[in-house]
Amino acid sequence: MFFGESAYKVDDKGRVPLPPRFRRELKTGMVLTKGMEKCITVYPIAQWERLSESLAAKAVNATSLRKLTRAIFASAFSASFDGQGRIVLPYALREHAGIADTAIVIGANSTVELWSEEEWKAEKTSADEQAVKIMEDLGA
Amino acid sequence: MFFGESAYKVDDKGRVPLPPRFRRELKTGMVLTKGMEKCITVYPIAQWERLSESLAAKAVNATSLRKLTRAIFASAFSASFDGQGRIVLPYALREHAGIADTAIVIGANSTVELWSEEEWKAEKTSADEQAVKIMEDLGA
DNA sequence: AGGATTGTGGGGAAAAGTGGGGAAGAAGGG
DNA sequence: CCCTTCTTCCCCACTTTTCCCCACAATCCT
Repeated sequence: MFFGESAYKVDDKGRVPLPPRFRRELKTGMVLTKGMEKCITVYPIAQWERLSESLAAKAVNATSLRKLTRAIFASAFSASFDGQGRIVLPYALREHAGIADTAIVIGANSTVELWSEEEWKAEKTSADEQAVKIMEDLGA
Repeated sequence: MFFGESAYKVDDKGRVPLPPRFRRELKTGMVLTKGMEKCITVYPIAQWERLSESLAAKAVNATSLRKLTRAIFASAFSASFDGQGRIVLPYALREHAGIADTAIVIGANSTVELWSEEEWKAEKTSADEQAVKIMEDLGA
């Protein structure tokens, strides 16, 4: 389970450290994809396999299966840690997330997400608002 | 069950003691999150798991689930005691609660909350005023 | 009064964040 | 086909932060 938020520098080579508490769960391998929102989503390898299987099972016919496969898998990159606990962000993904020299790394339960500072600030405030609303519903 | 109110110093390293009577219940682990108001909420680990599950169940669709998951998990930090019964407050949370060099620790039934002196003073007076009214509403 | 517990502070070892060099390999042009 | 160039990957080095331990004064309990 991933949680917490931390900021890291992206160096000239496109390398970013992930928080040490995330590393054990990702040590066996991870997959980077374009996130649904303007971010990079990191799946632990096991999680990724489960996701791709469930997607394949859902596809109703060969055409949609291929389309889905392209959309999801074409933008997927596998990554692993260097000796310092960093991974390299492929350029295509960095561009999608708008990440320049600083990346916000957040834990989102079963996945990890990487955001640019600006995008994350915006997403956070809107997410917080929604959370408060739902919390109040729970009380009612 | 937590109750009572006490003030502690936050030292240069961001460490705060929790009242000894709270420690047994939190020894197995705790999670710190941004509180609904301007405070830090401390959940015993079991409590937090239950909360995060029930929140996730409230999501109406995949997009809102992701957003909600972010709000909940990104602002959560696990904490544990050092040898002196202190925990470290992550910078992001201290800032949210406006806690500088003094923290008010209060027991709030199933959770513990950390407040800055100013915010707590304001919250307390407004809580006191409303408590009578809320109690009466409950009775009716 | 005395011992144990608690609040507060700090030092030092270990880990983590950051940056860079150089070898190995891929791509591309002569 | 070979040489050059660029990229990728692995290793090394430095600085900062974190974590764990120790210390001391004040308080509480017996």
